[in-house]
Amino acid sequence: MTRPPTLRDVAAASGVAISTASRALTKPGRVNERTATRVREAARQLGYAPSPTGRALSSGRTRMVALLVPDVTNPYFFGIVRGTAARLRADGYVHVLVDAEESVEAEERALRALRPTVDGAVLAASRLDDDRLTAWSHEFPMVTVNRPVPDQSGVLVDTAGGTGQALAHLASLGHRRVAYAGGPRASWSDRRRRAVLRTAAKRLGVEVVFLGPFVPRREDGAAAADAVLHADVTAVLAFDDLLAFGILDRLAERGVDVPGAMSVVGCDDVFGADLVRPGLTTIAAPLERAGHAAADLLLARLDPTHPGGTVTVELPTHLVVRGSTGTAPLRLVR
Amino acid sequence: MTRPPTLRDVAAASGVAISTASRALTKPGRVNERTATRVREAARQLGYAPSPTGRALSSGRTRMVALLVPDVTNPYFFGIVRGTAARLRADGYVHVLVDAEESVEAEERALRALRPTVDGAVLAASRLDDDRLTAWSHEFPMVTVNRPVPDQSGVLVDTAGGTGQALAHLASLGHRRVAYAGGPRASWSDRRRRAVLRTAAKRLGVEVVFLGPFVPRREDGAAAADAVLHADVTAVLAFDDLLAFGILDRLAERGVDVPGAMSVVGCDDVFGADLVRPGLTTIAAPLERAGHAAADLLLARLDPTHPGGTVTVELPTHLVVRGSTGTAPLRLVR
DNA sequence: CAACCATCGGCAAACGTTTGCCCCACCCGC
DNA sequence: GCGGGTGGGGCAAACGTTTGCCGATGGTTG
Repeated sequence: MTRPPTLRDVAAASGVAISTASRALTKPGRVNERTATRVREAARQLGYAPSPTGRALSSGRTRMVALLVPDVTNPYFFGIVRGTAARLRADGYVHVLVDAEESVEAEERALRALRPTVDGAVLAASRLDDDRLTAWSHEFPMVTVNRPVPDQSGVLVDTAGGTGQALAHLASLGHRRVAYAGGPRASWSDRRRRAVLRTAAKRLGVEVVFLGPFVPRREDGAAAADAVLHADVTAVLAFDDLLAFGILDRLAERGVDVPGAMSVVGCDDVFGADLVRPGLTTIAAPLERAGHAAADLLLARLDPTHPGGTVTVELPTHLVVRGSTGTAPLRLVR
Repeated sequence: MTRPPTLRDVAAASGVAISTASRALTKPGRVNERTATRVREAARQLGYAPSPTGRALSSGRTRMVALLVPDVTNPYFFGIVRGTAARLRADGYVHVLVDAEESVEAEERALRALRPTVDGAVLAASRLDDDRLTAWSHEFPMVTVNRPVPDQSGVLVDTAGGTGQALAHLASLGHRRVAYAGGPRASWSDRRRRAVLRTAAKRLGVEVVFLGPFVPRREDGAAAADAVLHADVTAVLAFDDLLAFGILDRLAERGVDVPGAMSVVGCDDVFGADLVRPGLTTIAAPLERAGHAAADLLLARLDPTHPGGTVTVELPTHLVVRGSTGTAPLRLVR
């Protein structure tokens, strides 16, 4: 492990000043082409690679971007991770992944620690409240996913639209009374879906029973399932797939046939949705594209030559029908 | 977004030289306690935070560690990600996650790019061949998971031992002829498991049929399942859970009852192993602990006060029995 | 009282890069 | 022959921190 060559070594080897060597490598046209070639050749021979640290100190930019997620083990974020990673790598940025552990404190701690280290951040499903989020958004460039922030670019996944589509699907199968097992009150998606469901229900002539809030974890599916069974419905829309998994578990435990006696719809189409039996009908969210788009917006914002202005990208969803939804059971009506 | 305060500001505010301010904040006891307090107070008031970049340039250490995985969306790595992240955060290190996309080139590119940026790396399931891996291990501090490298610390998960346990489990259920749907030839774990299976088979009086290699992906489970059915066995040990998922898919497709006609055992107990129906009996690998241990070894190595020397940590596995294994079907024997 | 030492603060170099500014040489047009 | 322009190169400062070295002060010991 010998000391890696620096610009000084390259300059010495090619008989020019450090500044010339720097320009030869980074400012095409600024130095004589013959000199530049000589410098490049020396750099190649020495195996020179510019020090990111030196660059960062001088330029104030680290070419690193953070992705904050509340829980790396939640499959919901896999696509996002992959999407941002791909986009960032394409531009030679380093990808810093941070697990905020579902905690506001940990999230703020991470932001504080990262602010001087990274050029910007993608916040996926931040747990911060609006005020703090807005405050942080003034501190350094960030892009949010599924969380609109005033005067900030962001990516939204239109799961609300998908929810309408899912309700239509259930209506077409003859369901007349459907439960929505909702997510956290703080969730922006949840609020939008409730609104969409209300109007769609009216239009489709379907009755929607709102349940929850439930924590979107598999363990909490049991409570949700019990509430659903108590609500006298024939189908349930779950806030997300994790909750749907838990609901399926509990329904099986209680001997309720899916989809014979109860149809179940999830949301996101995460890893595992096609592993359960029956396969989970769900609203597929283009999460990899969302991550990609978020990184895209952030990089645009970091580019000083870029016009600026805030953009909100909204991505469509679509319904994936698997085995967990079926025709509504016949009910005896007087 | 105003310029963050620097050490110079703190020094000015407390009426001392920059060097004194630096020492007051980082070298307890080096400066007079009264002065130190004054400096700390000024730092607090100004909201001073040391610049990681400045530190890195001066010290040559960035306090960042990379975790390289071949595929972030493979649930096998979730535990590892989580384990390393937790351990690194505890020491205030920044966690850089890199997806090598299952490609040797991408992995080397990442290593090259990261070498000057991070203090060390954890390589989980590297796709590099032995020579290149050894070469890289001389370039900068690294710790491998499930991949022994000469003269380097590493973490090994004893899935081979678990495989023996699984075979015993199957033997106790009356299986006499069992298939092993193997993984890539390059896999160290695979080689070890084959060896263990050979001796365990003899001891248990069970015949083991070796199949493969298969790529450990769900899609490749179909080919594995077909080979298994053709091998006239009553149970199969899959290289990992992903392959096992694929095998279950295909068996269901071909109408083979699990575990009635065929028992299936996976490996790793990844997310999803308890989602499939029947639940997958599998060899649970303590992946979060593995990540934790790997980060631990790396941090020890990065600590200059540490004695040094290479350590290999081997973590035990255990069998988790779910629904996919059952008593061997009765066979007609003349 | 001298010699020594411990304590504590400051100066300045070092880490590697970028970039504003200046200078020199050369060329062109008049 | 001279002024102005331009292409190409170097000097040095700047980014923020750490740290080796030195010096001043004051106290202890012989």
